[in-house]
Amino acid sequence: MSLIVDDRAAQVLRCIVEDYVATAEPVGSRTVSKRMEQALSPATIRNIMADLEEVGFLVQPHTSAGRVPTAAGFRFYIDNLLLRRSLMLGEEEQLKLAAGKAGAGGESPDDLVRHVSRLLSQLSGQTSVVIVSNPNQQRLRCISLMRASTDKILVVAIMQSGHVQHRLIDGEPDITSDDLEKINSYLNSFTERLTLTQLRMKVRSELRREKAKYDRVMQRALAASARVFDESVHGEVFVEGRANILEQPEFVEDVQRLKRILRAFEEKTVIYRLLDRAMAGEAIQVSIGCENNVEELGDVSVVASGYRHGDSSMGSIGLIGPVRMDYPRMIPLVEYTANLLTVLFEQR
Amino acid sequence: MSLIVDDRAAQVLRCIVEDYVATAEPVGSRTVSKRMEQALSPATIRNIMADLEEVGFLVQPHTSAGRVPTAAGFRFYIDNLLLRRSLMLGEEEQLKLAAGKAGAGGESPDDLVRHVSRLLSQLSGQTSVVIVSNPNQQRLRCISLMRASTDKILVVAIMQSGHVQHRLIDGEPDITSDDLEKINSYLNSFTERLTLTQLRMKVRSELRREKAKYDRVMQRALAASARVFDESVHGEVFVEGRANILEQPEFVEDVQRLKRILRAFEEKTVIYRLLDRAMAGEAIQVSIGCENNVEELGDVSVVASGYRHGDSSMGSIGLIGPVRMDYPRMIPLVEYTANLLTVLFEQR
DNA sequence: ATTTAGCACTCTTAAGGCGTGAGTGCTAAA
DNA sequence: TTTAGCACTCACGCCTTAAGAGTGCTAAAT
Repeated sequence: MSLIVDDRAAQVLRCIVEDYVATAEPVGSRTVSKRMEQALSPATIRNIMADLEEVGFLVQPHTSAGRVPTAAGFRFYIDNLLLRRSLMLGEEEQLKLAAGKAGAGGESPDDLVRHVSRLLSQLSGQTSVVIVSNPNQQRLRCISLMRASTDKILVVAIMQSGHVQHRLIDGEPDITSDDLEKINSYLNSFTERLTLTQLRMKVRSELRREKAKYDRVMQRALAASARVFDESVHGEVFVEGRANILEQPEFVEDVQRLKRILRAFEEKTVIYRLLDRAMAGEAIQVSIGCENNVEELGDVSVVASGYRHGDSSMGSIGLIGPVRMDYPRMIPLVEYTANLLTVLFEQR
Repeated sequence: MSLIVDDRAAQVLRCIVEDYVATAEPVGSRTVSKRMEQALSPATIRNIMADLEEVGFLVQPHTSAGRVPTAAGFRFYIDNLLLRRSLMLGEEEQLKLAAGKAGAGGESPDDLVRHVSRLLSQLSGQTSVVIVSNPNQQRLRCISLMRASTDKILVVAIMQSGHVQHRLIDGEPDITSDDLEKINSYLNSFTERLTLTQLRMKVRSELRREKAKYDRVMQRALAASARVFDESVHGEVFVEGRANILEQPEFVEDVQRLKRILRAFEEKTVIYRLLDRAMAGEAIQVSIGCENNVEELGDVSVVASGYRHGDSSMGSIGLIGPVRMDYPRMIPLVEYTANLLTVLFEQR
């Protein structure tokens, strides 16, 4: 009765996990025996199951029910037993096709991401979620101030990734178009490849250091541009395929849980916390149940992966579903999709 | 047994509607009699109820259950019996406060709308929905082309309402900044107060009429700018407070219906169809059940009202909820909110 | 020492039967 | 015209029962 699970027990666990994923019902010894082609009798399976229960990989909802894998059981399955299934015939094509359509047109990056995300939710049958990293941390391509009306200036920042960020600022009616022109060329002389945050700091320090160098109007304009993209800007969050959670019996049965999840979907910060771990890392992230450390979503699993533009990470895309998820299918799907996004941004 | 409902019957109907709205349960004659302070005995009420059933304002789910108002019953109630309840203490303040916070900052119009919509969903306990009219139909303030990178041009259009619309277009690497400058001042010489659609047509006809007048580069640039804001641009749709539909017992009980509604929320075109009628008209629109002519949402009610910027309509905001909705509260709430949006846009 | 057949036992689930109560419609009296 | 009275209907909750799935344990088989 060692804590290390031997190979035979592992096969039984796999079998239980896979059956449970397919049926959402507790799995009995008889079923496992059949699925293993009668290599072992139900009685033997029962012994092994008892062992697996002892190490915490299985539980019984009640006496005389079959077993259900625990979060720990799923974790072991994913880490040690999972055989990846490659993408289904057509899935890859569908994604590529949609990508082609999206990548070609003048679609904005956000629309592109939403598009791909929706497709992912359709292919997976789960809810798809994307976060786009805070634009303040993306690298700039160029920046420009322009007159919007007599008392308003529009600041436009174009990122390396093709994202366009803009903001209308009030006042400053006495700054002329010529001033703006000057400011533009001044800003762009050192803007390239900085992040917005860096740019803001840079402008601030320039202003402080060489006060004399700039006339008053120019100073005010620069100061205004510096506070334009402040902390109030957040990365975008997209959720697609919410209705899919109603396909999962475990969610439908428990309205309270359903409410909690739907509410979580509406809180951008929650989704952001859920996915930003995946944004940093290279590999795909799988978190089972409360592993994600987000109380509101303690009973869902998340499969997510970051996507990049060049060397800087742009965001992450993933799936939210029940713990009982078809990981062998979902993991490659998310992986492929995140990769696709990276490739698509490469082309921009 | 006339088809015209006399005053007493109307009072009974009101009573039934209001009780049903509060409890979501069929209402019996005994209850109505009590609520009317025993003015009439249950037996009399039963007779009246039978009449109301005959004209189609009530139904019985089964013999020996109380009565439930039909869509027609609700319609009659709204058209003839509804006493508006004014906003609750604090609701108005909350909305104004949030509005002040939102209106002041450099928040984008879309964020403002989303903000107000979310608040509406919280105050109403229903799902709130907003559509923003297609920007192509909004009037321009000014337009500007700028170099984004060696092979990309950014076109930015600022609308009278403060909406900023932008698009990155490919190619045209040999158009210089000077060319762009020229194009900008040319475009802006007649841009003001045109819609994007009108501008596009104008540019096209100019190009055709006076070919000689423009050099080749300029022509190409103008042609590019003309196809920038094409038909692919759609108005935005925001849905807030989806989780609120789970507060309604009638939706929780029927998962199929729930799925249908949730799916509908994800289809922008569906929401658009649902609300665009309200966008045109002046008054608030109430559509009960299938009155909205959107199959996917045949069993919900919608209370919606347009909001404007100056004389042109900008979109509409509303609530989606069960037919059994608290109209006397929801109608003023939506009305006030739509008005608030109009006022906020006025200030921009 | 492991595996397995057999068996008693547990517990869920579905089905049937029954009483209760809410609510009705009808009739006859006020 | 209204209302009291009454018989009737039907959903709902509760109980009992039977079936079935699945277990754990023991003893025999390998």
